[in-house]
Amino acid sequence: MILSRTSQYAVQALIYMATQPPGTPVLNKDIAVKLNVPAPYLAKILQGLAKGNLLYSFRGRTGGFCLREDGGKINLMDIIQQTEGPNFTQSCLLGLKKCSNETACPLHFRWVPVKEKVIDLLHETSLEKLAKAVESGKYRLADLPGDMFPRTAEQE
Amino acid sequence: MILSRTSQYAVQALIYMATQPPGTPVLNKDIAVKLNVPAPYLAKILQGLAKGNLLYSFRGRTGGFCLREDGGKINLMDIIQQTEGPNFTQSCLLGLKKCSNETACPLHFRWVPVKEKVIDLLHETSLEKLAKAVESGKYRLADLPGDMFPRTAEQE
DNA sequence: GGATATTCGGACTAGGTTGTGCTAAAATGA
DNA sequence: TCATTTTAGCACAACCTAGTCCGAATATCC
Repeated sequence: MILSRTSQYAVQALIYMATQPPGTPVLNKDIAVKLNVPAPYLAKILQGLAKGNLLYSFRGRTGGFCLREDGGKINLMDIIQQTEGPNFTQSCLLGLKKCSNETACPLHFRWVPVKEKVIDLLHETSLEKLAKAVESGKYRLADLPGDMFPRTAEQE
Repeated sequence: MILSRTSQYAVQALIYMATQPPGTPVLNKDIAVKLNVPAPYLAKILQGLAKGNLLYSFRGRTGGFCLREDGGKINLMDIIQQTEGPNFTQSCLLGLKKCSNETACPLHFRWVPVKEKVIDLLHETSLEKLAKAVESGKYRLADLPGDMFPRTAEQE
């Protein structure tokens, strides 16, 4: 209805990373398993987020992806602007290229206040809040239940 | 952000038809010109709407498409359910297949009230209202030819 | 009946998003 | 130095939506 799959995976992945101990890199492979998402595709998305400075990436044996220092402060709009592009908030319901208060489509003045609610939600929802919600155990991040928080430090 | 292009064209076309004298068929060709939209594609969309009983179609020399009798009462949700499918309102922001009050994603309880606002807007906005708005001359239904190349700079 | 205008319906093409595979580069440790 | 583990980057494949095309059906007018 709103977000592309790419954005959905990006948000899921960042929430998951926010639940992990900060400073230690998380493997793309592990995230993909936790979220039940194709790993190569997720890797591409994470690389894009790294370019957008939402997270750091480290190559090599002890590498992985790592939220930036103030990662908890990242909000959904930060992420979505990265994945959907900067024009995300400018959309007209009818798809008009130019639809502003001056040149409005017949839905403009009904749609704008509702759109603002969506935008506000995305702005005020931080990774921190979402990570806490997930850690509470009451919410799930991906469709597969159970393996989100094995709680048993899974050692291989 | 919300609607597919198919839905956008469908809504635009139906609003236009609602501004035309009822009972007389409107030509797909004419609608396409008014909306500046590819005619064969629009025809396919209108055929779908006819199958969904939102409008009638007549073949032959005096043919065309025609809003059903109570066409003004059609609301945006009627149209969009036809074009986007019946699951349109059930969407989870994160794309989870199962996301309800019982099995919720961490965004669920923040997203649902906002989603309700969107749904209410679509429900309460009828073709009648929109047609009147367009007829007032204050709103436009399609991009002017000059608007086809939008400026990327600051808007809004 | 024949010419014409229109929708109908299906097959086709184009482009973007989603997803895969492979090779190179970098970091580590022996 | 070499093997191993990981991301980086590119090309490719699969799929869906957007858009095109054409022949068939249907209705009207001459």
